Amino acid sequence: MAVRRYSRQRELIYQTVRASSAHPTAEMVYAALKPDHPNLSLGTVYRNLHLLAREGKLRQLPFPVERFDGMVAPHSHFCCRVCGQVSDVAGAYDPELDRAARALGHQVDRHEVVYYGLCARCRAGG
Amino acid sequence: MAVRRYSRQRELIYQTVRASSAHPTAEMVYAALKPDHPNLSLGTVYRNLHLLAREGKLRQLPFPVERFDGMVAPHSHFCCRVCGQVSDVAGAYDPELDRAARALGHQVDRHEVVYYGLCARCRAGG
DNA sequence: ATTTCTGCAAATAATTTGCAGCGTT
DNA sequence: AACGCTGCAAATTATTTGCAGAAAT
Repeated sequence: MAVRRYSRQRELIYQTVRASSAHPTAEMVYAALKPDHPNLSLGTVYRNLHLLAREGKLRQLPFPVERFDGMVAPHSHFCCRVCGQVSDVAGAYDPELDRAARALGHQVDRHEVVYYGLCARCRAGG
Repeated sequence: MAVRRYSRQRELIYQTVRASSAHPTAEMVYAALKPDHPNLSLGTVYRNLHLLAREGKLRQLPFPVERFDGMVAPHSHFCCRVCGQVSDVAGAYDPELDRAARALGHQVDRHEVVYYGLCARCRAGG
């Protein structure tokens, strides 16, 4: 696991996440690719999503079923309690937020902000 | 499922989470209670944790393995990438944070802030 | 040639659920 | 008596892993 080699599958997985605005799960990425790439395997999707996240090319989001985001620039996420969809919320990274954690002696690599509630669409529709 | 009735198990589960500072998982709560309550079942622990969270008596935290917090008052959490422990970070609920999500038409019930990094103890020890 | 990466399938981990009987009201 | 809650165990879902062969360098 020292040198990274090119792989078609990894490239496809990466592009799929980047092209999606759904903050897809591993299953969603798999389902999107499977039709055109019938021998892609789910294990490969998991392995590459985690690898890409470790490398900082994708961002892994804190949900009970893991989700990934191709937009690495700082922003937060909203999760609707009705439809379950995850959507972006603009917002610069606020280093001020980290102050309280640093004050406790922790080294903060990053933080995640997640909003929960009823999304605009479900509000209108229901 | 209309009327709520008292149950010894629920009470024990609730008190266990409240008394803990570990932000315990279902397994942790189960392990803590099992010795003194040998016929407690894990399913009951899961059911009651979720029920208590729905009622607002506990707070469910956004980690891949679900964790619960008996301290309902606003504060955030730090998760150490080495030891995996979750600890409290003081901090009032900042309604300003919700502004961006509201601007998109979402109804925000609450938000969670989670810090990731190296905790004070692991910094010292490693 | 070497070593990473893949597909497959089985293993593991986490959570949920059906059901018969117990406990609370 | 009515019905919510429990224990048990099986089912489901999510994720990880071992391995033999294919692909990249």
